[in-house]
Amino acid sequence: MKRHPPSQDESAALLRASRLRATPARIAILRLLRAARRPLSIDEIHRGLRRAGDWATVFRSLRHFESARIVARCEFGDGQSRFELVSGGCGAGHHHHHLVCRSCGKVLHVGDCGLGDIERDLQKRHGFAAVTHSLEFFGLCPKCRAKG
Amino acid sequence: MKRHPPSQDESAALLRASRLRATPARIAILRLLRAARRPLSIDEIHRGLRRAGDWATVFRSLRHFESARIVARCEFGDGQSRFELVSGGCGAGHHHHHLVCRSCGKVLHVGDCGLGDIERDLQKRHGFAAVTHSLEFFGLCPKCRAKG
DNA sequence: TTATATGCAAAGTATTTGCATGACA
DNA sequence: TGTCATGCAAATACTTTGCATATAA
Repeated sequence: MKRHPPSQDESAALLRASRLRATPARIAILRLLRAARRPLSIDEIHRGLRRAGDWATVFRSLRHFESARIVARCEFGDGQSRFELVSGGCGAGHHHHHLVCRSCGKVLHVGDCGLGDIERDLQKRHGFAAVTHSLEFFGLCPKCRAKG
Repeated sequence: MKRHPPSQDESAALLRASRLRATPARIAILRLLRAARRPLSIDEIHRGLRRAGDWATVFRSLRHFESARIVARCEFGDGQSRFELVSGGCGAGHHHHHLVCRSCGKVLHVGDCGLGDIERDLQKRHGFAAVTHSLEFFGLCPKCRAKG
């Protein structure tokens, strides 16, 4: 069996492209995020690591990834931050948001939010710079609705 | 000086209208929220109470208020929940969001987000019920921008 | 070889819970 | 007077930090 040389590993390549050191822990975290169909909580990521690196490493890695803009953080209102790959992951690669079931946590991707106009308006009218937004939708999915 | 009888206190009245007990701690919390020009963090609310009730009371009260839909929770991305009156407070009484300065925390109110159409579309297309959203804008205010 | 990441432990902050007492309705 | 809120303390999450060691570049 051929062992993937570092240069062929997408996660490692992503790290190098962002001038971040490609360590086993970081590569493992990015692989988890790449395989996930939805944003993962720190807890899910930590459990997903084989030789579970410690919590501090997970937190620190994610903070770095966030600064480097290779992962994005989102809040589903349950007090935990969740993270997803900015590009390369499922549903990623373009600006999007999520529709989260309040009961079972099922996550759907939501495309164009059309808030760019509002952002530009806010910059113009109030002089704010670098305006961004965080947006999530919540609701009851069909299954949970049926269950009552 | 006439002492406001309970029935004339807006905060107490609001509690009674929601079938919640009108206790001094709760009334004090609602008064703080009513006087605030922006969502308050738990810490700010706790500090604002004269005979500072304890943290648990503040948390529990706010949780009840949230369930009763008389206050709304929002997240400014700093790991703390903030709360504002749903109606009666400044900028409240109508659906709105916030533009928060990433540097100094200054908060501006943002009106119509136009997301109602998307919500209806999500309900129709994916069968979700009771769809709502959480939305906040972030940026650098003019002053902070000037400071570098 | 040198800067930087990791692991561990400990500290910090945010939030919840149990229980006895006290207060609203 | 019965139900429910409060205060206190302790417990539970979640997240950060310090430091010695290990490792990527």
